[in-house]
Amino acid sequence: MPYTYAYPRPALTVDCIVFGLENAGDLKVLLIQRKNQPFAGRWALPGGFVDVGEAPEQAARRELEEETGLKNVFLEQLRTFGEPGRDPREHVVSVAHDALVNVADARVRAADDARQAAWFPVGRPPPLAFDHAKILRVAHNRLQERLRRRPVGRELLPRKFTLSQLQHVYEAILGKEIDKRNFRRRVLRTGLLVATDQTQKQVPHRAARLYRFDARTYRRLAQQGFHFEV
Amino acid sequence: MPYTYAYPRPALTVDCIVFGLENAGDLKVLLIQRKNQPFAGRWALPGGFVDVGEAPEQAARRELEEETGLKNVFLEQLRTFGEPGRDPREHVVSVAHDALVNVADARVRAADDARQAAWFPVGRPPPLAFDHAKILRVAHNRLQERLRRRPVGRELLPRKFTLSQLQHVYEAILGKEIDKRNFRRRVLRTGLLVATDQTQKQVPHRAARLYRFDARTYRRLAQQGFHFEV
DNA sequence: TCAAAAGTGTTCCTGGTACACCCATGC
DNA sequence: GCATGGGTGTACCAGGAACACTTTTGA
Repeated sequence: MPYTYAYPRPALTVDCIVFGLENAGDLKVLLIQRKNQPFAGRWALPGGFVDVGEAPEQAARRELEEETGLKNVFLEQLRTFGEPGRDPREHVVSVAHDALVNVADARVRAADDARQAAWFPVGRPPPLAFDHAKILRVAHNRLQERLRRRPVGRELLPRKFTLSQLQHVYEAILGKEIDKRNFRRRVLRTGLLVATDQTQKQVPHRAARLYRFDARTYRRLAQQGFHFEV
Repeated sequence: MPYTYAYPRPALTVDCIVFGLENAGDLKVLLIQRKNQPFAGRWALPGGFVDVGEAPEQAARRELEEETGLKNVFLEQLRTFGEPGRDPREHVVSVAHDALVNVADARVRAADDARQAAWFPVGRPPPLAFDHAKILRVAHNRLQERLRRRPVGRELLPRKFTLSQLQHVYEAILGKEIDKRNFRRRVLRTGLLVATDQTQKQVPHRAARLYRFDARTYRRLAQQGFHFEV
């Protein structure tokens, strides 16, 4: 069923950069292996065409679920890539979105246009289709900047967590080590955390105190931004 | 000459938020009065459809010149607005771009789809077409954030300028007054400025020393970002 | 001589940085 | 009793905030 317009239109797509963290280890990105041309067999960011009547953010969520099974992910708009030539078939403008998830919670399975779906280290991805290597670099930069301006962690950590777990999140995203004492002092000063009276159980070392996010403060700082230098 | 596709496509447009500064006075935004439906007679952001084979940024530059006569403006991508319903005709996805220019240098004339083109105070714009009031708010917020992360002023000031002129730029964008002594100390510390041996002429008060930007430092900090708190 | 903006220093305090040792727990 | 991560304090220094008076110039 063909659709006809008075003037030609670029195609509109979305791409998803899903960053993944594990309890330990470095930052990962979720990729799919393409089933179809162009770039059949190549790894790529999950994504696809925006339907008429669908907000780009919705389209990103839908495509992510269709191709990788991931859902209920907090996707944020990154930026739009629209140079002609980024897709060999025709002019395709893509609105990139990114998200941060816990790898352990995310049961990923390939489907739809994806032959496989898998996590790769952000720093050493396989050869990617289209301009996705560039998009990935931009997304990683922006993620590191966001870490300085917004609270991070609610999507990544269990409801109650230790300060070391939170510190690992920051270390994985920034790719560097942080001084434990300074990190604790600063993060407690923000008011984002509430100490619970519980501690870890069954750990082969001194049990750490568990904290949770203060929901109101988290929302407020997520919205209006703050400055958290590490 | 109609164009036909296998699946329907949202329309793709660009919008331009051009912020303007004068020597004194508050921050302005450049608007056009629409000639055509929908919203004929309403004020709106300059913008229009993206051609196939044209990068959105190019389209923004082209539309801005067609409708307002402004050219050689440094436009940066802001974000993409694509909720269905933002345009009453059909689903239109718009990539918003913003720029910062000197009102005195910018000879603006309406043309093309614009009945008039004029500057309005950012804080008190007239009723706007589409969701342009929201886009304007987002753009203003992002401009204020950008002021803390990138050097600003090269597009706004003459090649040689006084520290007070630069301070007025910051005050207009932030909409608040800044302490003169603290501002001077901080801005000189960045290394962005080079003192010349010239001073103002013909001013009815003590003549101020003129400074210029250090091109290398400006480029470097524009690219990699820095933190400039005022 | 007046009006107008230029130019200049200091105090106080917050918060960044660097750094080393003892503590609790499970095995 | 040992391996493992948890937890804590201090000294030093950079830079943010608040604040008032003298200087230069043209009219």
